Amino acid sequence: MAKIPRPGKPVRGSKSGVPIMALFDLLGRRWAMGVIWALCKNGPCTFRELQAHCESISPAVLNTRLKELRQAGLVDRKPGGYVAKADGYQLYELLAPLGAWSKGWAARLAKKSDRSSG
Amino acid sequence: MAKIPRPGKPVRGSKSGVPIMALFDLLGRRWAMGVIWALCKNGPCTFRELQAHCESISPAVLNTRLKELRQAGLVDRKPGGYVAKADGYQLYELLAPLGAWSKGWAARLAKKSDRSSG
DNA sequence: ATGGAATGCTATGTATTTAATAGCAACAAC
DNA sequence: GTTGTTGCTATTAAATACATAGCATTCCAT
Repeated sequence: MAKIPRPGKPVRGSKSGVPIMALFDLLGRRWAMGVIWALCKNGPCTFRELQAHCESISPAVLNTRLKELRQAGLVDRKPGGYVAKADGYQLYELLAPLGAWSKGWAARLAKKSDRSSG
Repeated sequence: MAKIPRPGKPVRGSKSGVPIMALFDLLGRRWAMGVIWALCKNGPCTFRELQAHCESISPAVLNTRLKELRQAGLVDRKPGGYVAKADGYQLYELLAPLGAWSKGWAARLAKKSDRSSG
C-alpha cells in the first residue's frame, strides 16, 4: 500500500517534511477530503454508508483512505462504524469555508464559460 | 490529458457536480494545493522558479496542474511568469489556516508515535 | 442450527495518473 | 554562433485508482 505521509518525515515531493506538505500529501489524494467531509457532515457511518455518501468511491480506495486517515489521527474506528476524531473535526471546520466559497467560484466560472462559448 | 473538473458538470466521483466536489476533485490531485501555496507565498514565478519552490515536482505534472488551475480561473499566465488570480488568492487565504493547524497536528502525531514506538 | 441480510474488507484485472529523465524550440546576451 | 534561460513535450516506467466479484463474519429470525 501507499506510504502514509507523516509530518517530520520525508513526504512525497518534499525532503523537509514540513507539516503543511505532509498534510497536502495526505489530502492531495483521491477522495481524501471527500471522506472527511462526508464523515463530518453525516456523523458516524458504517463503511457502506460512507461508501454511499461518497456516491461512487470503490471499496478498495475507501479502505485505503480510511487507513491513512486513521494513521493520521483524523478518523477512528469504533464498533458500529467510523467516526471523525477531534483533529478530523478541526480539519473539517477549516475546510468548511471552501464549501461556501466554491459556490461563488462555480458561478464565476459559469459566467466565464458563457462568455467564451456563446 | 486528464479531464478538468468544473463545477456544474459531472466530476470524477460525483454525478451531481456540486461545487465542493468539483473543487475537491481539482485540489485532490498531486501538487495542486502545493502549487497554489507556492505561487501565493512567493509571488509571481516563472515556470522554473515554481518548479524550484515545489522542490521536486516534475515539469510534466507542473504543466498539467498549471493548465488545470488556469482553466479553473485560479492562476494566470503573464509575460514573465505565472500569477495567482483573485480567486487563487482567495483560495490560498482559505487554505492558509491549514498551515498553522498542521503544526499542532504534527506535534500531536509525533507524541502519539512516541507512545506507540518507544 | 439454517437461511438470509448486512457488515468490513480483499482480490483481480484494467485504466488512469504521476514520476523521472532527456531534450527541443524560442529567445537573449555576448 | 555559442551559451544560457525559458517554457514545455516525449517517453518509459511505476504508482495509484477504478470496477467488479466475492469472501468471512456477525446478526437475527425461524
